[in-house]
This record gives sequence, structure tokens and C-alpha cells, in this order.
Amino acid sequence: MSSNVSNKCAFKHDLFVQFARVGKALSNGNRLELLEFLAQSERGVDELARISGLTVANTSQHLQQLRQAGLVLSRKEGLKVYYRLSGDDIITLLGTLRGVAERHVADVERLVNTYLTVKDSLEPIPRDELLERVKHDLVTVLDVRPPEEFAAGHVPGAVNVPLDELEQYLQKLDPELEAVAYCRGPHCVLAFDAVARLREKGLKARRMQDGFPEWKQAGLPVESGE
Amino acid sequence: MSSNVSNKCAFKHDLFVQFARVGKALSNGNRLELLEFLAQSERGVDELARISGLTVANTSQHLQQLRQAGLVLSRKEGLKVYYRLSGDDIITLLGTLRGVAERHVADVERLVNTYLTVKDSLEPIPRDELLERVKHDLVTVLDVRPPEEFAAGHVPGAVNVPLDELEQYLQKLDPELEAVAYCRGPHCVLAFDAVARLREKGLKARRMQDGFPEWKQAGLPVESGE
DNA sequence: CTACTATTCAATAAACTTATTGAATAGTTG
DNA sequence: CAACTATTCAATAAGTTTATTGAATAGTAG
Repeated sequence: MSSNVSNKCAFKHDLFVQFARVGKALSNGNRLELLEFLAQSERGVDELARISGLTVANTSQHLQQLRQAGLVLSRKEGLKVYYRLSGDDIITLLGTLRGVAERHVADVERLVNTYLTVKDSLEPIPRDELLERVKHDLVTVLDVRPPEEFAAGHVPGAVNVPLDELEQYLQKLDPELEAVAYCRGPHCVLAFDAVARLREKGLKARRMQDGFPEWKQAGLPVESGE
Repeated sequence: MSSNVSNKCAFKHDLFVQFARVGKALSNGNRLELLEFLAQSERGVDELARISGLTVANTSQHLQQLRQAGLVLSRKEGLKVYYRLSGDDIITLLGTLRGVAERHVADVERLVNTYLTVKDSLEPIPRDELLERVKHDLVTVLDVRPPEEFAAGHVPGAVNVPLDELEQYLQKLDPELEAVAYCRGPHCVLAFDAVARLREKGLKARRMQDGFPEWKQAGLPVESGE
């Protein structure tokens, strides 16, 4: 009985140690950023290194750790290795961790206030509401992510307008319609900048709630391709 | 413009570093266990040390880290310091992390199969279904947690039956009713043991989905007290 | 005010993590 | 088959984390 009890305690401890492997994978800012990039689309190592600003070797090391923790999977195509998230539940995990940090870590609140809320203190439009507006052609939806992320999947009817092309694109906008912009996630400056620019031009503009990965994971319709 | 771009990159990196603070807090098995204890009820340091098997100093250190990461809050009452979770979203975070580990970490699957699934491979009864059965007096609900956790909150109508009292309690059970047992979470051996014992006696018995914290956080009715 | 209790702090050693650098490996091309 | 490309591995130094131990702090009781 006594050895039975200690076996159970050891089992439970072992289980927590295993759960902690996922926590370890999420304990580094670089790995979190890599996960956010992979939430948009499958990517190769060299591309991930480039967009994250890490060396290829360092990127590869972090990806090994993410794979060991079960958060990503890989496939090889010729010389290139492509990484992807192991499931949509990783997006939920990232969103939950981000939400907890937003609510309970003062430094996060401070950073968000300093860089984001000053640009747009309005609440973003909820996904379901946006979907209704899209169905009734009541909005223009702008996806300000890089083209390859847009191609991998986007909100139906969205137009891919990287920020440096926004000026030119303005001429094609229906000024009667409200514009809604989205990016990779709820803290992507690009969506905030886009909204700020649109408002400067006198247009009604808002951000979408969260980013594209959350839209997709909520089971909402998705388009692919250019 | 260029300094603007690098400011934005620095901001985003800083944000991920802050998010990683939550990941760091979850990167140690002992801290995860402490969080599961706190999910049941507010506790003092000495009690947490006792039930987790850590020294008081070590427990205190881990609690400081959890507090710095925003996951717990504390209050002082005389000599004693009581810790509690900073919000129900921490329960969501723990559940999401656990779910990801269950699905994507082979060692977790192996541990669960070795210690739990062999005891009860039936699916646990979902919370909503249990609530309906409770309302219609169709089940007996057994809470196998320690009395102080039961007192802090439990499923309405549940009876607190620590495992070593189950034998005696059997005589009071209505053998016509199905028994449903629950504990601190989905991997608590006690709920599995209770179900195994009840079935040995010829009773219909199942586990409840997850544990009490998840029930409460789903907004389902809760009773307090003995 | 002293003695006690509960908790936290600080120093320490050992183990772990991180980024770097160069080597090794696997796949492709000519 | 040699040269090249893309990626991973291994060794390393520096920094961080963990548990321990004893000191320090805060609150209480007599």
C-alpha cells in the first residue's frame, strides 16, 4: 500500500515533468515568435531564420526543441526542411498564454499601451460580426501580412495590401465602406498602422479581433491562393 | 523609417520575451503541481509544501516565481501567507497546456496508458451531461479530494468520500444509481481508483470529465462548505 | 521585551539553457 | 564523383535555473 502510494506520487510527478516540457518550449521569446510565424503558414528553416533575425543554426536548434516538445512537425523536400505546427491546439495554447500575460503581467500591459493602444484604442471588431459584414458586403477587409502568408490562407474577400502599398491602394477603396485590417495576431503593429493611415485619410477603419490563425481556428471560412 | 522599423521589431521581440515569462513559470513540474493544488482552493505555504513534498523554502521560491509571472496572488493573515490563482484563465491555460502535452508528447501518452487507461479506458462523462443527471437525481456524485478542497467548492449534490472511506461509504450507496467520481483534474489517480473499486463491487461507475476546477470554470453550479 | 512561528531572502553548487562557431550530414547538380 | 546547398550536430562560454542551507524578516504570544 505504501509503495503503491509512492508509485502514484512518482507517476503524478513524472506527468507534471512531462507537461513542463511544453512549458519549457514556451519559455523563450524567440521560440514564441517562431510559433507565431508557423501559425500563419508552413515555413522553411532559412525563411524562419530570415524573418526572425536569428542565425540558421540557432533557428534550427529552437525548432528541434519545439519538435521535441511536440509543438511542431517537419517534412523534408529535397534540401529544404519545412516546419509546421503540430495542430490547431497549439494556436489555442499560444492565444491562452498571450491572454494570461496580457491580463496578469504588468510589463505586457505597459508595452501594449506604449506601442499599440495609443495607435488604436478602439476595441477590434469580433470575428463573428466581421463574418456577417463580409457576407453582406458591408466592409472592405485588408490583410496586411506578407503575400506568402496571405496565399497560404486568408479571410474570404480580403485584399492583400502590404503597408507600403496602402497609399496606392487607397484609390481603389470604396470610401463608403468601413475598412477592417488584420495581420498575424492581436499585437501586430502593421494592423494598427494600417488603421491609423486609413483614418488619416478620413476613412472608417478598425482592426479585426486577433489575427488570421485565430479566425481559421474558430472554424470560420477561409480562402487560399493569391 | 528605418529606425521606426527597428523600433517595431524591438517592441515585438520585447513582447514575446514578456510572454515567455509565463512560459518560464510553466517550465517546471513542481510549479505546475502547485498550480493544480491552487486550482482547488487557496492554500498556505506550509500546506503547499506538505502536499507537494517540497521544502518550505523551495515552495516559497517557486511561489515567488509564479507571482512574478502573474499566475498567483497572495494575502497575509497573521503569520500565514495564502496564495491563490490570479484568475480562472490560469485554469484554462493549465488545461490547454495539459491537452497539448497529451496529444503531442509521446511520453505523456505512455505514462497515461501505463497508469490510468488500464484502470479505466471508458470516456469520462461530460460536464453538461453530468449536470443534467444531477438535476434529475440520476447519479451519485463522489468527490474524492481531501475535505478542505471539497469544502472550498464542489459539484452540487456531491458527497466527499476520500478513498480510504469508500468501503464504508458503499453501504450508503443506492446501487440502482450510477456513481460518478471526480478529483482535482483529469489525471488524478484517485478518481480512477474509486471507479475501479466501485466496479469491483458490481456498481456502475464512471469518472467525470476533467476535475472540479474545470467544472467551476465552465460556469456550472457550485456548492461550498462541508 | 523575549521567544517563538511562518515565510522570505541570500549565497552557493550543480545542472541546465542559450547563442556562437565550425564540423558533419544529407540531398542535388553538372 | 566533386562541388555546392541546406540543415543539423557538437563543443564551448556565458548566463540562468534549481534546490539547499542558514540568515533575515515579520507577526504573535506570553
